[in-house]
Amino acid sequence: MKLLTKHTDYAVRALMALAGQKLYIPAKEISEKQGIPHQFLRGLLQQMVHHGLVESKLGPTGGVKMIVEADTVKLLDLVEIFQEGIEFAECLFRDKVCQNRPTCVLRTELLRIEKIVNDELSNITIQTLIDRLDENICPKGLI
Amino acid sequence: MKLLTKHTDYAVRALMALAGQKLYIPAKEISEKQGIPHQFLRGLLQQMVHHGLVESKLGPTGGVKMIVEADTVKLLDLVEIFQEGIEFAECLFRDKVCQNRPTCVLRTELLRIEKIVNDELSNITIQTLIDRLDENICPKGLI
DNA sequence: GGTATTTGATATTAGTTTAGTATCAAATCT
DNA sequence: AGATTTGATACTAAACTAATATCAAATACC
Repeated sequence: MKLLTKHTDYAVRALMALAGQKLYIPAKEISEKQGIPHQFLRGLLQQMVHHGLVESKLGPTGGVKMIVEADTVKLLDLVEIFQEGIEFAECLFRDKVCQNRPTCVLRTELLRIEKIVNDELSNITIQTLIDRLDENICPKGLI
Repeated sequence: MKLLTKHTDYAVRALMALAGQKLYIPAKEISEKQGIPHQFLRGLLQQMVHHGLVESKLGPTGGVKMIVEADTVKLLDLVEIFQEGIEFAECLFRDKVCQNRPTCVLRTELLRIEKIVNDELSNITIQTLIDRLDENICPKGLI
């Protein structure tokens, strides 16, 4: 189980590439540099246009440009756009009298964890990640 | 995205039903009481037998019996059995020189969150959940 | 011994989600 | 005019999750 889908993962990387750029950058350039499938990335960028994170321009010299500040884009925002948020637990008995106590007890715990994760995802922004880039390339033990 | 699959969810509920019982209990009885598909539950119970959480006995008067203490079975144990653990992030560049810094930075954050979740799942045992049953039936606002 | 009950073991199917691909039209720069 | 880029949409493939179906072997009980 992955916390982030490829959608979110790629979107994060695309925004990191776009942050601070003043010119429009073609999707193709990003997809090549970051190793993201081109058409797949285009779909993601379009969604970000719809959500007001990014602006696009057609034709040559066209491409996409970030129109929000990197420190205002939370990881949670992207998770909500591309994964419809995090939902660790679902109530199996909505609209019914709750007759399943074990499930509900478990659900309470899962909701608690879900909140922790959501808080963490709120505290990470695109800018946070960019700042980390300067600190180290690849953390020890990961490769 | 759910943190627990049905496998884990059902397994938890089955263990809660088995905890403290001295006699063998047929899978069918549990599946009916807890509303878990019979054959599906049988598969889960068999896995728990293989992992030494549960003991089985054939024939009439047979069934399954828990052979570990409820306070020693962590939610994380079940997640590891039925979901092969939690893995929020995967390195896309194993065995290669790490050329993808944004992904690695993101991965570091995800690993940190993953650890938090694993710790939380370690702190919840079957006994924890059973204890909660006595406190309240269904938390306010959930239904 | 015969029958009902229960688990062991395994194979198969169906549904959902995730990931990726393909096309064609419209705009725009040179 | 022609190359480039996004807009919009439809489609395919792979992986994962959930569930179902069988048949054999062991056991209790009459």
